[in-house]
Amino acid sequence: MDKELEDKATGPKPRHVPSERPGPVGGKRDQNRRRRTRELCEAGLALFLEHGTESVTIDQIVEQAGIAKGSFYRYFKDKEELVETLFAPLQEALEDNFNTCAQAVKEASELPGLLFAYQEFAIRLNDIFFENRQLILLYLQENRAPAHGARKAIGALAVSITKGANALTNAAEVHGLLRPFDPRVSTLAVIGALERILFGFLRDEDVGEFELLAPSLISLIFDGLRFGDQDAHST
Amino acid sequence: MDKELEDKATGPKPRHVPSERPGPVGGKRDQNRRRRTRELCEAGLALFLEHGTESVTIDQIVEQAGIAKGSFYRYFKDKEELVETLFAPLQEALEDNFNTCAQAVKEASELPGLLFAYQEFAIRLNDIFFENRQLILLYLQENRAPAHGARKAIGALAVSITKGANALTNAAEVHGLLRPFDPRVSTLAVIGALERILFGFLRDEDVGEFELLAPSLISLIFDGLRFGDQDAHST
Amino acid sequence: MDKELEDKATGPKPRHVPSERPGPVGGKRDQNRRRRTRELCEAGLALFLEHGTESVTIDQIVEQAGIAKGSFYRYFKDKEELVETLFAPLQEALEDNFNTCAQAVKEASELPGLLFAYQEFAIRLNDIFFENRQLILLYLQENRAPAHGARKAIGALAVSITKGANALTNAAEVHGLLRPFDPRVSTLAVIGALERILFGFLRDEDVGEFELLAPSLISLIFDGLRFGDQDAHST
Amino acid sequence: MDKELEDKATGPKPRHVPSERPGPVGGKRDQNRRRRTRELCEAGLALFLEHGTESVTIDQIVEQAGIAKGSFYRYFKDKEELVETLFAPLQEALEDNFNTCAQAVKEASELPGLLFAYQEFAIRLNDIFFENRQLILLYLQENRAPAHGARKAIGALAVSITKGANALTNAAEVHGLLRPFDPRVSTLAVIGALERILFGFLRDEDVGEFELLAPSLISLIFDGLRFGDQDAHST
DNA sequence: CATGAATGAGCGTTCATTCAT
DNA sequence: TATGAATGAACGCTCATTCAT
Repeated sequence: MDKELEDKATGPKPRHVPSERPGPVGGKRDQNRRRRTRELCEAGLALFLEHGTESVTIDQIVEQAGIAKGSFYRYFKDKEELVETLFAPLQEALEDNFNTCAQAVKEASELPGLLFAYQEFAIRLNDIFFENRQLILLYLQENRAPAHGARKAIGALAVSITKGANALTNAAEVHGLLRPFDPRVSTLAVIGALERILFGFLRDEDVGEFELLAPSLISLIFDGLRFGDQDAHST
Repeated sequence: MDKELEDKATGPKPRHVPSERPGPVGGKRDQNRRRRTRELCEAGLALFLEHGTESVTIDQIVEQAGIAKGSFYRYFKDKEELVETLFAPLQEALEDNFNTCAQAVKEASELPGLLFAYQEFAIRLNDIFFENRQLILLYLQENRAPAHGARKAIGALAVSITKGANALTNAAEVHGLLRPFDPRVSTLAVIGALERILFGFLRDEDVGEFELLAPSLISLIFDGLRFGDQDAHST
Repeated sequence: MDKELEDKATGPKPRHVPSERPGPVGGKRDQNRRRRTRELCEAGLALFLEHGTESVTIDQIVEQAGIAKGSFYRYFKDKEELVETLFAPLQEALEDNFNTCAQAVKEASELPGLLFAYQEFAIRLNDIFFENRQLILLYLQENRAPAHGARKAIGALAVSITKGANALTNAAEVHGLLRPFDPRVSTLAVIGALERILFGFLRDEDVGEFELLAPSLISLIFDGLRFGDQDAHST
Repeated sequence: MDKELEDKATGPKPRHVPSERPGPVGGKRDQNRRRRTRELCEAGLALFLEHGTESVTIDQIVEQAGIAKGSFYRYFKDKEELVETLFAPLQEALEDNFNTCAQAVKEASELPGLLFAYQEFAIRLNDIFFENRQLILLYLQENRAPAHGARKAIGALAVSITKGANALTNAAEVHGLLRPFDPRVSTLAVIGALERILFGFLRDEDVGEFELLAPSLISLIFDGLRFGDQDAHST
C-alpha cells in the first residue's frame, strides 16, 4: 500500500495552507510535508477500510500515523478533505480513461477500431485497478451509502463512474453492438457484476484464480450483451 | 412502509427482556409493546436510509418515533439489536427461499423440473422484494461496509445471501446448466448485476420501465450464462 | 447572591427543552430543575464577575455548580444563552421602570407631578439596584466591550438603557427643565457618572458612606460641582 | 492610526529580548525590528478594538500584521506584553500630566494660578486624547473588566487614572474650590461622565458637534444640569 | 533571524447509557 | 413502566507555545 499512495498524496494540495512555503521544493521541509501527508493518507485509508469512513476518528488516524492531533488540521480541514484527497487521483484517472475511450469509439468507423478502443480501455482499467486496490476496495465498500459528510467524495466518484459507463454504453449502442436491451439496464448490470467480482477479489473471497477472472467476466458480458451468434468472439 | 414493518417487528423478540410479560398476549400491554417496537423500527429504518446506520443516534430514533429515550432501552439493548430485529424476518425469508429452491433443484431430475424450481424461486424472490423494499435498499446501501457494530446483521445477511446463491449455482452446475465458467464467478456476477439494478430502481435512478426490468435481467443472465444457442428460452 | 437569583432563574425557560415535562409543577423534578438552573446561574455569575464572560469556560461553570458537563447543555444552549437568562429579568425591570416614568412624565402638566415621577423612578431604580447588585456589576464591567458572543445580552441591555435614558431626558427637556445643553450629552454625562459611582461602590472602592451617595449624586447632577450660591436646591 | 503608533511602538522594549542587538541603532536591523514591532502593535490594536483583547488570538495578530507566527514571540513574550507595550506611552503621558498639574496646583496660591494649572492640564489632556484615540477607545472598552491576563496593563492604567484624578480633586478641595461633597464621589462622577462622553464620541454615537463637547462638559461639571441663574461662569 | 510546522492541553459539544422520579 | 434528567467519556477542533529548518 505504501507504494500505492506515494504519488497520490502529493497530488491535490490542501487549499487552506499558504501555497508559498519556506524552503526549496524537494528540500527538507518539502520532504517532511510530503511524508506527513502520505502517512496521514495511509493511516486514514487503512482505518477507513477496517472500520468505515464514518466510524474512524481523527484521534485514530493521528495515532496510526504517529503524529500529534493538531497536525492533522495543518494538512486537512477535516476528514472529508482527507477522503477527497485520497480519491481525487483515482477519479481523475477513471474520467480520463472514460473520456479517451468515448472519443476513440466516436471516431471509430469499423468494428476492429471499436474493439481496439474497448481493449485499450480495459487494459488501462486493469492498470488503474492494480494501482489503486485499497482505494477501490474502499470505494466498493461505501459507494452506495448516503453521500454525506466524509463520504461526499465517494458519492462523486460513483456518479462519475455511472456517467462514464453510460456514455460508453450509448456509444456502443450507436454502433449497433448491443442486443436490444435498455442500455441503462445493461450498463448497471455490467457495473454491478464487475464491482461485485472485484469486491470479492479484493476482500479475498474465494473467486478462483485471478488470471481467469478477466476473460470470464468479458465473456460473460459479451455473450450476454453481444448481438448475434456467440461463437466468434475472442477475448 | 407502515405495512412493510407490521409483522416483522413482532418477529424475533429482544432477548434481554424477560420473555414473560405481565398481561395476556394480545392484551393492552402486549399491544402497546408491539406498537412501540414497530414505531422504533420504522423510525430507525427511515433514518438509517437517510443518514446511514452508523450516523443515526438513539436520540434521533426516539424523537422520530415519539418515544422517550429511556424507553428505547427497554425494547432494544442498543442500535445493533434494533438492526438485527429489522433484518431478522428478511433473512429468514430469503434463507427459506434459498433452501426450498436448493432442495427442489437437488430433487429435480429433468430440465422442466429445474426450470420450475427456479421460476418458483424467482416469484417468491419478487414477492420478498416488494414486501421489503426499504429494508432491501438499506441492505444494498450498507452490505459491503465493515460489518462491525450496528452493521453486524447486515453483514450476516450478505453472507447468507452469498451462501444461498452459491448453493444454487452449484446445483445448477451439477445439472450441467452452465457454461464452463467458474461458478463462484458467475454467482458473484449475477448477484452484483441484480443488486445494482435493484438499487438503481429503489433509488429512483432512471432504469426504464419496471415491467421490462425482470425479463431484461433474466435474458441478460441466461444469454450470458446459459450453455448453447439462445433462441429457445422465453420467460 | 443566593437570594438575588432565586426568582430570576425560574424566569425565561430555555427554549430548546420540551415545555411539557413529566411530573407536576412543584414536584420533585420541577424542584430539581429549578435548583440546577439556579446553581448554574449562580456559578456562571460568580465566575463571570471574577474572570470576565469570555474567559470563563463551561468546565469551570459546571465544576463550580457541581454538576456534570453534559448537564449544562440540558439547561442552556451555550454560554450566550446563560448570560441572556441572567440578564433578562433585569432588562425587563429596567425597561418597565423607564416606560412607567416616561409615561408619567408625559402625562404630568405641573412641576410637582414631574418631580414625583422622577422620584418614583429613582426609588424603583434603587430597589432594582439592590436586588441585582452582582448582575449590575457584571453589566458595568462588560457593557462597553464588543457585544459579540456571550456578551450579546449585555450589549442589548446597554442599548436599552441608553434609549430609556434618552427618552427621559427628552421628556425633561420638553418640560423646559434643563439648561440649554445638548440633551444627548447630558444624558451620557449622567449615565457615565452614575455608572462609575455604582461601579466604585460595588467594587468596594472607597466611595464614602452609602447613604450619602444618592443625595450627593442627585445634587451633583442638579447643581453641578462649582462652588457658588446654590443653596436653593433641595432634593 | 498609523501615525498614532509610530512612536509608541519604539517606547518600552520587551524585556526578555537581549537589549543589546547586533547592528547599530537606526541601522537596517534596528529599522526592521521597529517596523515589525509597530506592525504587530497596529494589528493587535485594531483586532482588540473589534473583538476584545481576550478573544483575539496570536494567529489573528500575525496574519493581520503579515508576519510569521514564530516571529511574534521574538518581539513579545505573549499577548499581555503586547498590550503593555501598547499602553505604556499613554500611561506615562497621563501620569506626567497629572503630576505636572498636581505640582502646579500645590504651588499655586491664588485663584488665577489654579485655573491656569487646570487649563494647562485640560489642553494637554486634549492633545493626548487626539494622539491616542484608538488606544483610549480600547481602554474605555475594557477598563472595568477583571484585570487578569492580557488586561493587566489596562487595569493598571485605570488605577493610575483614578489616583491622579483623586490627587487633583484633593488639591482642589484643599484650595476650597469645591462644594462640600465627598471628593471621592465627585471625582468618580467627573471621570465617569467624561469617559462615557468620550466613549460615545469615539464610537461614533450621536453626541452632537465635537467643538461643543468640551465646553458643554465643563459647564455641566461646574454648574450642573439644573436650570437656573448661573450665567456668571464662563470658561 | 524569519519561518511555519509540530505539539498537546484544552475547549465546546454530543451521545450512549444509567437512573431517579 | 414511561419518562427525560444526569453522567462522563469521547469527539472535532483551536491555540499558545516550542522548535527544526
